[in-house]
Amino acid sequence: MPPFSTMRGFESSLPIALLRARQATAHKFKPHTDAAGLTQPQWRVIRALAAGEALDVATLAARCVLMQPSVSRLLKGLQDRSIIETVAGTDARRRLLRLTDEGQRLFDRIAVISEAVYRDIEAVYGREDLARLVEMLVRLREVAESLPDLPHEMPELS
Amino acid sequence: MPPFSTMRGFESSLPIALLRARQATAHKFKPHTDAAGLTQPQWRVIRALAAGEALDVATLAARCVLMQPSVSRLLKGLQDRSIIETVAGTDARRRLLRLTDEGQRLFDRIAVISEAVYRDIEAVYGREDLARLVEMLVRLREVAESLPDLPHEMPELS
DNA sequence: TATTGTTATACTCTATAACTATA
DNA sequence: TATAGTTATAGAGTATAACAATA
Repeated sequence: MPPFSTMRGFESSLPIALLRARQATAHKFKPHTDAAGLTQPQWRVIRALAAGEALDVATLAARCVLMQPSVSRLLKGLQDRSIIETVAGTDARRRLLRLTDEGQRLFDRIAVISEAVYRDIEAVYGREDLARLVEMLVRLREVAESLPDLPHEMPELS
Repeated sequence: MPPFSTMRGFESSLPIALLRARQATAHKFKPHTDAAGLTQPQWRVIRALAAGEALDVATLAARCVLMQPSVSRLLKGLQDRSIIETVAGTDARRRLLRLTDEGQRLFDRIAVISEAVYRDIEAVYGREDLARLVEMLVRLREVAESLPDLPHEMPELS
């Protein structure tokens, strides 16, 4: 029996399935974030801050799946547009960020559409199936991260 | 009941779950493609061609989830390194590409490791669960692509 | 005239390293 | 000395438009 990665061909391999599922869903939201002048990484940061809790740069990078320097640059743009602001904290090295009132209104406005798109997907895909899919994705990440980092030798470049 | 997208919080939202699952799995392969001097998009193109069938630029872009200009540029690098080559076809506009023998050997070498990493993930995640996850991802893409493109109005920017 | 692919452009993010400021 | 963040840098991909060659 061939290994899983080739079993069902390239089109149904895990990395491609992940990429295409993401591409197809992201495509539904893109027009709305575009209309607000936001990149997808910027929108993820805004979403992360919308819960209300002020977060530092490192936490935002981890949660939004971005590099810290990318977040640093991206935050500058959001701050220039008065979407986010810095909050004073106890550690002067750590920059705590939160949405401004204007940023919160921007989030609210886009979130309405975002949630409507999700409900459209749910309506066809099935709410329970979608919830299970997310659980399975979270578990996949946990499994992948739990594996040792370099278990396999690269064959000789002879 | 709050909508799905916020139900379980940002961390368990679909876009973030997709991104993080992809990041965590891709991270396991990256050292091996890095060692071969390949970017992930280049590796996807090589994988797509490894089935043996010669493919044109547009097909590669669609299958590998890349823009056509990106593929065009990326192919140049692979061709300079004699990993791929152009095949003569009936339509002179269409550039048909395939792996060279050297490219095939490169693929074989990396595929051994790639499949070993997959087997590691399968061993913990469960082969059937992983197969079902891929099915669910494929279906999510189908559902997302089947939805009308602009069903939701952007609220006024008043 | 429509299609396939390349080139051009401006922008963003990746990834790593070097640097600054604070703890 | 270690940590948090910024800045610098090189490289690659996104996205769109304009262009060339072929059908």
